[in-house]
Amino acid sequence: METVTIKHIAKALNLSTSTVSRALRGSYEINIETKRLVMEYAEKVHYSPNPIALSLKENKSRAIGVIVPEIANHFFSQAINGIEAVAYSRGYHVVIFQSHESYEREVINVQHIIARKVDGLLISLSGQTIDVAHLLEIQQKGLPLVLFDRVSDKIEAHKVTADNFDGAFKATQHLILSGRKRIAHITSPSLLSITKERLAGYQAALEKHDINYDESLVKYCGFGAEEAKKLVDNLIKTQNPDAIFTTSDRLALDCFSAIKDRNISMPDDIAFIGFTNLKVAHLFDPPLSTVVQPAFEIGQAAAELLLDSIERKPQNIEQFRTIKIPTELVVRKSSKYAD
Amino acid sequence: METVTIKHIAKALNLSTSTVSRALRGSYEINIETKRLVMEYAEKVHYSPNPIALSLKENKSRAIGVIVPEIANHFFSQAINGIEAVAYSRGYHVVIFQSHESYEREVINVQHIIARKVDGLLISLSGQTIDVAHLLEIQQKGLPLVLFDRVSDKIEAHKVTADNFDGAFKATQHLILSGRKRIAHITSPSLLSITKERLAGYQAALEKHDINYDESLVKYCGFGAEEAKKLVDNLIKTQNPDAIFTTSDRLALDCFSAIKDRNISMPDDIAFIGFTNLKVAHLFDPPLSTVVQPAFEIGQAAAELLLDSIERKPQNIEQFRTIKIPTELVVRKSSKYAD
DNA sequence: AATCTTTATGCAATCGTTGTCGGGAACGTT
DNA sequence: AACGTTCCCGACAACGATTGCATAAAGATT
Repeated sequence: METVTIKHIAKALNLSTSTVSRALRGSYEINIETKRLVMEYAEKVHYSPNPIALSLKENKSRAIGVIVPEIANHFFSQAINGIEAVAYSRGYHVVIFQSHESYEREVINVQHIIARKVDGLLISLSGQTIDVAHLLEIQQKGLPLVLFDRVSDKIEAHKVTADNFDGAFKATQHLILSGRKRIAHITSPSLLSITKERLAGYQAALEKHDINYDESLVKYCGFGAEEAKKLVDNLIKTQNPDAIFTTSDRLALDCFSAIKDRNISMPDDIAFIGFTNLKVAHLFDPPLSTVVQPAFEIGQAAAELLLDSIERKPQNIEQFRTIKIPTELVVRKSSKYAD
Repeated sequence: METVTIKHIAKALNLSTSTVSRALRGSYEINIETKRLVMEYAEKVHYSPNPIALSLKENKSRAIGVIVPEIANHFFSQAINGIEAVAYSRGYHVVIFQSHESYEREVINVQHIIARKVDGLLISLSGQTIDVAHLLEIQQKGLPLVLFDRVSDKIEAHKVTADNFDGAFKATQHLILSGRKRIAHITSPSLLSITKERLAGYQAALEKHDINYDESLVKYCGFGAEEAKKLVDNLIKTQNPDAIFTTSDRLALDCFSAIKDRNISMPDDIAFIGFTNLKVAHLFDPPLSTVVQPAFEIGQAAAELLLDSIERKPQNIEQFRTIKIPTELVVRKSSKYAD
């Protein structure tokens, strides 16, 4: 029922709270015998310091905040696992928030995070986020900030992403080398950093192989449930693509689903490849080719960067770093050469 | 840079902190003009109360803790979404912890949660948890507790689960009615509540249809990566099953995978059905039959129960409730009748 | 005019912990 | 004997906000 505080120990041992406090932290100015006494008693009554009181006093919390669009997304839940692994090993807690792809929720989350006195923030932007004033505010408060996966050009900070350009390049080139000519690209909202980088990779591959870039083969898709389906329908009807390269788990699934619903054969009629982190892609019909992003590693790298930044001596000026983690192309049947 | 406190406002307006505090909460004993002044100024400088200071004073936090085995599991991430929806609408925060199926981690998480002064705890037990002393401790501290999905008989508390018995019954009966005779059941560690309930449903369906219960068709599987594969191999070699009913996303995937690797045809040679929450089951080859658990609803119900319990007047004695949420059988090709 | 009420505000304690300061005791040094 | 050191330890303030109690000023009542 009762939580033990330093005060209880002090009273029980007939000492002052200061002495108890110092004894517990092993301060040199406390008699070794007294220390032993205090430590033993503390152990006995299961004393554990109150982190809230410490936060109030120190104005920090040994906790870092993480904001992701959606934890029900393998990429993000794995990234969080990477973050946790690093954070716990370095004695920090992780507090998770979801923006649910809403700019408003993201801003609210940031406010809460500031109020909660976390020591730093890791964020992957919502699909709606254009303005980054809330992130600038974080920085103005002196809070270390690391963006990962979905980053923004509008802010200078540490950034960790998959090598989206290279991933898209490899995927597109693979489709080209398999003999595809009209390669459609269905991608996330155009303002996201990942969208731009992947589009650039896609274009670079086309260019390298002397295929003209056709804007009508590139479609941007929001987060609505039916949006992807309609878009695929329309694309197939009007553009006659022989391959589709999608980004994100969600788009890959929705588009893959839409193609199957239309009874179009993959890979014969259309080769398909997604930029996804699904663990089950090999169980699909047909098995789904993907560009795999190392989510766990991205989380790890981002957390390392953040904690280094938190623990950095204030006098050292900080250089913002941008880390790119390599992606891996996994070719399965959905994009195999159509004989 | 600077965070605004009530003190800054007091100094700026030449008032005492008490007056500012009361003005902000709209106390009747403050002059209406003073209130206006304070409120306006607070607004102007973006004052927001320090939740840490409040927690320290009130010994509560308007936050609830959630411990799940793994967020990288659709069932749990969706359940968390249900929890969040309810919590936020009632003004509470959600702090998420993962046990990673480790009893030790679970206990540590519980300690942290107590230290962090959350107002209540939602937990789904790790696969290793037998002893529930850590949960009893929570209750002894007067903290409301709700178990969901993976519950325990060893503790009296609110509990929310899917109707595991009925789900297993429906799945098994469906297999029987499709003409299957030797129905294997691959399930989670035997000490989990879900394991027992599902096994009971499986047995009840067999009994109803006059099929003898054969213990050698039931296999318990831990969380090791290769374990499921070996188990399936062995099962097929020695027991000659014509159907397999698995529990949990993880087991379903591992077993499904193992069967495909052996080039056994589903559903012709073996009918397959899983107890899963995969959103992509319909994209599999063959499309995977499942018993779907309403994860979001389970999360919602559990959170409602917890918050009611938190906000309950202490004088009212509390009745522990157990809520069962219905499951849904979704039949797809993997378990269709073999002609 | 003396007393009582009402209104509006400030003071101080509190939550748990730590850092600053200071001081008493015991000892050594001149 | 007077002073300086060293060793241990306690009192107090502070972090931000709330709250019971005190109180000053003004008005109301006798």
